[in-house]
Parts: sequence; C-alpha cells; structure tokens
Amino acid sequence: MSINDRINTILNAVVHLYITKAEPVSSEMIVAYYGLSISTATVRNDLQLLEKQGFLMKPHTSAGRIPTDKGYRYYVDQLMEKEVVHLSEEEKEEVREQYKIVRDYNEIMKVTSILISRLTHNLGVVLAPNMIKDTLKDIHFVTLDNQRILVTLVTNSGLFFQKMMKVNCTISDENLEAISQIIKKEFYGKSLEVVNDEMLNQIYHYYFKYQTLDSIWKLMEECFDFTEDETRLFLGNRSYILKQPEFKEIEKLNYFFDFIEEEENLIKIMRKPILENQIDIIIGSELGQDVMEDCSVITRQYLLKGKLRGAISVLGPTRMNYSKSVSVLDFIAEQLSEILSE
Amino acid sequence: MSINDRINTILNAVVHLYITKAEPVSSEMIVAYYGLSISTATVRNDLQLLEKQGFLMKPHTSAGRIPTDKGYRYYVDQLMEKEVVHLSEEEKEEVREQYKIVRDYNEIMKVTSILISRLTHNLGVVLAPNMIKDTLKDIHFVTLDNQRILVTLVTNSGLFFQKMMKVNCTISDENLEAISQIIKKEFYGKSLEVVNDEMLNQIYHYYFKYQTLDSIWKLMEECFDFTEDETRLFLGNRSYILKQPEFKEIEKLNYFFDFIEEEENLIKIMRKPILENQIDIIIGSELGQDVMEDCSVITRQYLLKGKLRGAISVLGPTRMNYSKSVSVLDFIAEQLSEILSE
DNA sequence: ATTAGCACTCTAAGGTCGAGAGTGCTAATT
DNA sequence: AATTAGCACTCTCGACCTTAGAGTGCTAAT
Repeated sequence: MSINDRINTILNAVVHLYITKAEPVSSEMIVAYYGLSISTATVRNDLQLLEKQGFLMKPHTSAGRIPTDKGYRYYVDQLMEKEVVHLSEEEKEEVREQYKIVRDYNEIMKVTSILISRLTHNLGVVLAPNMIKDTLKDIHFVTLDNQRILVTLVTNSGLFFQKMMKVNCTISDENLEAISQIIKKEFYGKSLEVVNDEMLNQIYHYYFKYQTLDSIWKLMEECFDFTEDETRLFLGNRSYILKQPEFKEIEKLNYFFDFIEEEENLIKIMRKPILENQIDIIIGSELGQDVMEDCSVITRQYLLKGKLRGAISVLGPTRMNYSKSVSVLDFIAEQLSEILSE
Repeated sequence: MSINDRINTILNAVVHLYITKAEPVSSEMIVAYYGLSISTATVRNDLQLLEKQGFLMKPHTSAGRIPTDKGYRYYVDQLMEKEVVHLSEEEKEEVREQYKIVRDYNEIMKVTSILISRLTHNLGVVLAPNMIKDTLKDIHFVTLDNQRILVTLVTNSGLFFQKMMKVNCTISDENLEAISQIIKKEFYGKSLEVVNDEMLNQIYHYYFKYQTLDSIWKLMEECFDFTEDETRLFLGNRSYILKQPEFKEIEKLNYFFDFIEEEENLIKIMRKPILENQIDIIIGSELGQDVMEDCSVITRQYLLKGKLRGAISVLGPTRMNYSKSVSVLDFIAEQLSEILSE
C-alpha cells in the first residue's frame, strides 16, 4: 500500500465514519473500525497532513476530524464507489410498488418526492417535466359552467397542460370546437414556446383573420401565456431531516425552511444544466448561500421518451450519505423515466 | 364591577398576556398591563381561585400562571370577542390581491393554505372541495398518446375531476365519443357517489348492454372507482410555526411533523361535521392525541355555490391567537367561497 | 518512516451559588 | 367581609467552578 493509498484510505474513513456517526472522527476510531495495521500515531500524522491541505478540520483542538467541503468534494469525485448500488431488494421493491398504484402525473411527482425522502432520510424534491419545448398535438375545451372553461393542451410526448379560463359571456360548444380546430390547424407541431410567442405577438392578426369568433381570441392570448413559468415543485417529507443532528439547534432549521419554502431557490439549483445520466452534487459553500453552507444538494435529471425533462434532488446536511443518495436518485430516475415514457 | 366580572377579566388577561408574551403571567403583570385599580394581592387571590377551579396552572411554585386547556376553552367560548374582525385593511387587501392572480383550483388551494399560514403565523391547511355529492354534468376523453387517456369529469357545480387511464390497445376517438355519450345518457344528473356505486356493481350489465365497445368498460370500472378517497390536502408554510417558542425543543417539532405528514390525521379532524358558518376549535388534549396535547386546531368550512364543501384550518400551539385565527379563517372562507362560486 | 509515550488542551457534564421573580400566607386595613 | 401590605419561602436561571476524559501534537526512540 503506497503512502498515497493510505492517505486516501484515511480520508475515506473519516468521511465514512463521520457520515455514519455524526461525530468528529479520532485516529483511534479509524484504526479500530478499519482494522488497519498501522498505529494511531501514524494515522494522526496523516490526519495532520490532510488538515494542512484543507481536506479536514477540527471543531476544537482536542477533537477528532471532520471533513471540510473540499474533503467531501474529493470524496465524491475520487473515492466514492459509484458503481455499487446501495439499495436493498426490499427498497427497490418498495419503489416499484408505489409506482404501481399511482394514476396521474401529480401523484407520480408527489410519490417520487416522498420516496426520495424515505429512502435517503433527507428531503426529496421533484421538478415536474418541463413541456415548453414539446410540440402541440391537441387542444380541447371543456365548459365547466357558464363562466369557466377548462383548456387542456396535449403535447407530442403525451404530457398535458391545463388552465382554467374565466369568460364573461357564454361561448357555444360549436364555437369552442371551431376555435380548437383553428388552433390545431395553425399551431399543430409547433413547440409551446413558439405557440406562446406567436399567440402573444400576433393575437390581432388571428383576431381579424377569424373575426367571426370575435371575443374568444382575447382569452386565447391569456390562455397561451406560459411566461409566468408554471414550474411545479414537489417537496417530500420534512420529518426525516428534522431528526438529523445538525438541525438540533432550531436556528439552523429556520434557515433551512426559509430557504426551501422560497421555491425559486430550489428551482434555480435544479434547473442547472446537467449532462445526461449524470449526477450533480453541490456541497455546502458551493451552493453560494450563506445560510445553507451546511447543506448539500444532489440533483439528477430524468428522461421522458428519451429526452431530458425534469429533475429530482436530495437536499440534506453536508454530512449526508452521498453514495446512498446517488444510488437512490439513479434508481428512482430510471423507474420514473420508465413510468412516464411507457 | 362584580366579583365574577373581575374573575373573568383576570382569566381573560392571563390568556391574552400569555398568548402575546409566551411567558407565565404574574399578578403584577396583569395589574400593570390592564391598569386595574386593585392590588396584586387581590389578583393573586383570584388567580388561586382560578387555579383551584382548573382554569390555570403554574409551571412551578414560584412562577406565574398559564391557562390550562379548560382555561382556553372557557376563553374561546365565553370571553373571546368574536364579532371584531382582527384583520387590518392591508391584510385583507393582500388576500384579495393573491386571489386575483390565481388561475386554477390547485393554485387556489395552495395560495389559500399559504395565506392562512402567513396571516396567522401558524400552519394553514386546506381540504379541497369534496365533489362526491355533485351530480355528473359532462364527461370528456382526451387521448394523450396511444397508451394513455385523460378522463375529465365535470359536475353540476363546475368542479372537475381528472384521471389518467392506461390502455393497452388504441381506442378510436369515435369510440371514445360514443362511450362518453353513453355515460352521459346513463348517468347525467346522478351524483358521483351513485355513479361510482352503479358502475362498480353493474359493470357487467353495461358491458353486455353496449358490447360493441368491448374492452373499454373494464377501464370504466377502474376510472369510476372513487373509493380510494382522493382527498387532496394542502399544507401552507411550515416556517412560521418553527419560530414559535413551544417548538424550541426539537422533540416537539418531530411529533408535530410526524403528525401532519400523516394526511389521515388532518383529514379526520377537518372532515368533522360543522354547522354552517361556524367555527370548530379543538384545544390541546381535546384532540385526543398524546403527542399533540400542546396544539390546537381551528377549522371552518367554506361554501361553493351555497353548499358546504371543503374546510380550511389553522394548526398551531394551544397558545395561539384564537381570535386572530378565527378572523383570518372567517375572512378567507368568505373570499374563497366567492372565488369558487363566481 | 513509524511508533510509543506523554504533556497539553479543550469540551461536556456536574455541582454550587446567589439573584431575582413570584407566590402564598398572615395580619392589618377599609 | 373584602382587600391589601408585608414578608418569608420556593424555585429557576445564569454564572462560575471543577473534574474526567477524549484526543491531539510533539519528542524521542525504534
């Protein structure tokens, strides 16, 4: 075993033991738990070295070591076993079971976030599929009552988008049918993004072109305005994260909840472009949020019919089980893509 | 001022001051804050009386008094001003503003839960309108892709219910149209409850009656099975409640979150029948849940087109501002009913 | 290069103490 | 009879101290 191997082993041991025990790791502990054939003094020398290089730190002079963000970074990049799937057959079965029951997209997203929470004991987050780049396949109007119309918009990948519109005059089913035909004729095969743009920019054009249908077009303008970014975010259980020792001071929890309840914060993190089938791990200070410097986020995108769509994440303390979380996200992303695409 | 009036004033003072200051209330404090023209000794005598009768208690011998559940109960039933609306014009305006923006039912529910949280600084909860007693007005099928059909079911009060169905064979639009006609013919004007029952019990009857449409009926059985009680619950912000002093011990928070994340718990409380336009206040031990004995729930139902539908609630520590919470629920229920019924 | 040995440092838990808040009782006052 | 002043008593809370022990870092030996 070369000296470099030994140093790596020791760093790995510190990260592992700290993740498991949530307490600073001492030289003695490392030797004991890893059955190393070197003395604690040697380990101490190596620990000093690792601290000087910025991978480890001590909470106080006479304490064991804990990893720094740099230490975690080195661990996830270099040391962590990525191949091994850290999921038991029971856990996998649980996921499959849950997915068997769900019926609609909302439920799928909700269940996914809960599954991630349960399996990682951190907070699971799901960003619903973005369909702005899908093309328009179909549009339907359903009259709810004489003041409300439900618009359902179906895309080429089988996703749908709904909006309720308020009207101040009754519009006959024939007229609705006519307008849906016109929209299909004009926009079929165009991406929602384009539909949105064209509709907003050229509404008067359509208005004059199909004058017979008069006031409906004003509504269409509103209806096709997707700019408000209807991103839907699903947060799983909070109860697991409360039990993490890092949150035993209520102050930390406050920061954490203030952060996650501002949806923009999470969306910004999860929207970050990631290479297909890759995992994005952001550790502590890398988040660039002072109040979240003790937390990490792991994000993975999922596919729908082969295309990147939404993302799923684990949010927890920097002292989270990274390899387990990665395994969970990998497995769930795979199952989710399958369900959505089937 | 009769002696009874004085006792009531003192009890009222203790509740008020404890709600505001979150600290045991002393005789001196009562006299000071209420400018009473009696001595602290007299107040102490009355406090002793109130304690003997079970309305107050002391955390320890040399501490001030705090209300018992019985004390809170007497307060909300007898002392609390119910008429006065404890909402500022700004707060009301905020509510109206928020409701102006929302577009669909889901969003309305979500916004409502958040508004309740924000205005009460506790947890707001919304139970979505129950439509099982509505009658069937319309049904639509939308083909998403060759394996999925979206069923939209419209009721007489303009609510709708959606379900995604998986099919293993392509069903033509003509057939879908035909079946929607048949369903409308058979079930128009019947309550969803009845539709559900009849569909489940007589599925074979329909199957033979309209044989030409063969396998679709199997799907209908599944589609109309509402028994799984698709109750939708919306929880508002958790961040306010974290800041309440009763939750400074993390243990209490754990119990709280475990409780609210089990949706059944909240549904059971909120489904309890309540007289129209009445408020239901459940205090501490009245909840019958050991772990929640320091929490209270206030529930109010809201109307849709004049009929009781869902419920909105405030969940917080027993030391919550009951009159403010009641005002918030009253105002929001009114606004919500209006929005839903307009 | 590794290790044994040991002095040193710091935390965490426990103990003591006094100040102060607030009560309850008694005796005096209205 | 109801109210009040006066005061002893009780309990908490924070400050301070002490000690055990966990763990380090250095030095000198291997």
